[in-house]
Amino acid sequence: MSQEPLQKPTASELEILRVLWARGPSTVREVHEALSEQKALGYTTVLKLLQIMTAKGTVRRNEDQRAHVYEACQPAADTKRQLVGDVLQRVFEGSASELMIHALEGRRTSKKELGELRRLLDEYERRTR
Amino acid sequence: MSQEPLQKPTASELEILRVLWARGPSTVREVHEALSEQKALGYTTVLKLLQIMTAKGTVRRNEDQRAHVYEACQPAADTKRQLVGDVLQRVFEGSASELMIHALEGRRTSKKELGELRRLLDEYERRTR
DNA sequence: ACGGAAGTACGAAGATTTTCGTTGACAATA
DNA sequence: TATTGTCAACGAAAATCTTCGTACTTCCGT
Repeated sequence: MSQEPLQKPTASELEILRVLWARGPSTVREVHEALSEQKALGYTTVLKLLQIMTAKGTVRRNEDQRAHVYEACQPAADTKRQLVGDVLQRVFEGSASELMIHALEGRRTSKKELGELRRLLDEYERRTR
Repeated sequence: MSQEPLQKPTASELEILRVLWARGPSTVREVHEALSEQKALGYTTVLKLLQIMTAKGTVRRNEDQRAHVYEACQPAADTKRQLVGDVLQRVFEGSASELMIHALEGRRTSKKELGELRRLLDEYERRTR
């Protein structure tokens, strides 16, 4: 009874995943403190979320210590790919350039970032040739 | 009492918006038929959604005919920009290249699309110089 | 004028998400 | 060893989102 890898995290779950991605394995307290910097949120709220995510198989935890230590089950890159893929599909019907157009629009993109984007295309092309 | 433009459409609302974007102003029946091709969904479900979206200001409707005609309030591009911007922020902390990496990963991207992407970068760079 | 088809309005049930309060266990320390 | 903090477990309220059923109205053909 576990649908292994698939299942899009909800908005709140994503916030928590971001903390885990940034900090690595963390206790509830640590996650809570990290989130509190941006947003008021009860401790037990975070705890509950983490418990739910554990049940869903989004995170796993180590119970050796009294304060359990949580970490994401999937690599950040996998989840990110899933999330952007979802938008790509649902909003842009799979067109990466459509996605790109709207991602660049309405924001200032530095020369540095543009260069990086070009580099990515080169690399991708080289890799798939 | 109306928060004009901002407010992310929910998953179902997006499905409806996509139909309106593709078809232009449409009646409930037309939207329902379009959606039915992909997914079983009651007529009144679509009607209700459209009514809710009207209340939210996501769509507006023309009631001249007995069958009201709905259309999106915002240009498709604006909403798409908002949606991708949201992911960009929430998942990739604003980094377009991070977004791009994961968008390209895990999918085959045609030479044609890569060319298109390059063209976009050129154009963007030219336009903001 | 009548019966059915096509529409809208409305309320509300279900499902999912978000957020906590409360309780009880454990631990550190005065 | 009482007292005070730290934590996990649980249940459940509140907020959203999704999906329809039912009721009422209007229009059209016979």
